[in-house]
Amino acid sequence: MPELPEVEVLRRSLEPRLVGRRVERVEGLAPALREPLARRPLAALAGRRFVALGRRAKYLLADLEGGRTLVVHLGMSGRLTLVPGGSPREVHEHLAFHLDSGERLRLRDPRRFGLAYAAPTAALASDPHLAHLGVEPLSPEFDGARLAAAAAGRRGPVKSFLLDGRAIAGVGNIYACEALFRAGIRPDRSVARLAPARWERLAGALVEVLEEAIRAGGTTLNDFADGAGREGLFQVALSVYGRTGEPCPRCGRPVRRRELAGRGTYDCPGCQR
DNA sequence: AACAAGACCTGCATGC
DNA sequence: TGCATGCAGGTCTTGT
Repeated sequence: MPELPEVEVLRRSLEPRLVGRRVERVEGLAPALREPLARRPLAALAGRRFVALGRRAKYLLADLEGGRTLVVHLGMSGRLTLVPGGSPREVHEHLAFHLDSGERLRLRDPRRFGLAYAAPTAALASDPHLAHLGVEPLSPEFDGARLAAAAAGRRGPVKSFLLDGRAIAGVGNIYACEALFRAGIRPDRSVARLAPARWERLAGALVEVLEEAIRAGGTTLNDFADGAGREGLFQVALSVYGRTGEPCPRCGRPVRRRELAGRGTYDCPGCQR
């Protein structure tokens, strides 16, 4: 479900409502997400206030007093929402933080590919999930030269490269397809055969599509919602993702779906070279 | 080292 | 209507 824009939309929606609130009680309601909750010291967050809400790639990073950070990943189907305290428990509600405002921050994740754990804030740089992530595409140092450098020595299709978080952080299947369409690059083109100018175009297309998606509140295909439960609108603006057979918005030829490295891959055979 | 493929889960759309 | 099949936004591990 959620890629970088969705997690950023979630972060922005939760930040003003969460920062300053104190956790009164942590309730683990399921045996496991991707990793067992019981192994993770989430209960140690009780009594602490949220002091900041950040993001790295698709990870939401909630800093609390006392140098602890709550790390949340939504996997494919996760939804993190702030609801009134008396709201009935949902099916697949795996984790709940009861706050001093009387509200409850709850994590629901039917497929349980998500992740939630607490870690020392000072140790995040060496956290196994975060340490090897690549450049943030919305950071000032991101550009085509940076992309080309990260691809040096690699072979493989450019789309697989975009999906590899160790090279670029936060890009998933939807935005990889959309950025390649905007840049006019075939998803299966080898990274070894992309000229510098095309890397620049790709970097520009990535920034453009990620920023537009954030402004639209993210893409909601099935599950995504922000911290208040609001769904995104960017799905109507997708050019190729999920649009098999529909006309390419640029040239009118039908959008094609293929499988690349096991992932559904959409492109326009006319516009992308 | 880098890549492909399988595994982890549930829910939903589709087709018979 | 019911059942089987295939597909899904993401990592992580294993094998080549």
